[in-house]
Amino acid sequence: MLTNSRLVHQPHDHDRCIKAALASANSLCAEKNARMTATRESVLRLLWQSHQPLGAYQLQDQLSRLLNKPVAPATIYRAVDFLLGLGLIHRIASLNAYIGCPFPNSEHSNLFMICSDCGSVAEVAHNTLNGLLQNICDKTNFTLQSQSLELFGQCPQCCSEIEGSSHG
Amino acid sequence: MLTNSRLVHQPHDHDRCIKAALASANSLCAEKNARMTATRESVLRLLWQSHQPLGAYQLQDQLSRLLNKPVAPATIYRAVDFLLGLGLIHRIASLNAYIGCPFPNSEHSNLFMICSDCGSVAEVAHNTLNGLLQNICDKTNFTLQSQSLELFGQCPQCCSEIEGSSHG
DNA sequence: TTATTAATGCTATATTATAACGTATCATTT
DNA sequence: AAATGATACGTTATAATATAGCATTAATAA
Repeated sequence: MLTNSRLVHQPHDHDRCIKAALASANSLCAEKNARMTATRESVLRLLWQSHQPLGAYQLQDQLSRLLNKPVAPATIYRAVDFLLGLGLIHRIASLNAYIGCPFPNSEHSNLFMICSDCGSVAEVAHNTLNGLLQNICDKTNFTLQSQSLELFGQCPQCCSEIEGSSHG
Repeated sequence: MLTNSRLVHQPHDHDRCIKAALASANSLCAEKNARMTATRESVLRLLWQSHQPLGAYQLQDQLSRLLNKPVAPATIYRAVDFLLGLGLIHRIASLNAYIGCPFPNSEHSNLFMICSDCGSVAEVAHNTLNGLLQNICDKTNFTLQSQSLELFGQCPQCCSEIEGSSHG
């Protein structure tokens, strides 16, 4: 099992997350002859500002502020589509929102654990899980192409806060 | 493993699906002192017309035609919320669409297998899968509350059509 | 340079979902 | 039957999310 769960829910040097994301983005673009333009890089950075997903119109607001000029929705959607295409970000369907992918080289789209309290999202790459899903598809003669797996609940930090407060 | 996969993808007496759905809806309403009004029953029927999900505005069109008078979005969303609350239907997040639930008594929200070709949706209730997901949550100290699990690909019928055509 | 492809700016509009508020209906009590 | 309270519905407006179409600009290749 590969996950960024601990990282997400503990204080950490987040600059390293951002740098790593940008580095793998640039190398992936070089590899695939894709252009990491200024807009696209800005959107990727914004999505890596935190471990919380951002909606398209939140991105629009933030990018407009960053560039100090109005930015249209289409600009955001185009950048987002590009980043999705390279597997650098994910779309969280149940939130209509986007988040940076910590494992951009992973084959599968993975499992997301979304905190209903603080909004943080951790990602899990889990071979057994993906194997089991493949089994289920095999048994039912379903040819699996892609997946959207989203869990909702309380993250470790928000769980412990609830416990803590109940003791007070 | 409990699934309606075979039923969905083979010719069958669909009236029985509808009757079964309405029957369990009525008994559930009786049990919970909830009202199965005309609007709600119509929406449930529409969602059971096929094993394909319908969006809110498709429901609006169809209900308007059925009643021969305009119906507002809010009417649809209210009926849909009611049916979701009782677990009689599901929302497919990645499609913004709704579908009748074949196992309204199941604890978990289940796994959906969505055909990218014909749009049909089969549902799977799978204890091992849900157990595994719970394990993952336990290991990462995530308190699971609800889930949205959606697979995309080709259903058995559309798979075999592709194979068949490649032989021609 | 010119031609070609890719990316962006901009305007308009489609699609999905909710808010607010008055009215009607249903169930219960009197 | 009338009064009451809770639930459901009708209606209008609008918020939030996403895409289409077309002119323009920028990067790459010939």
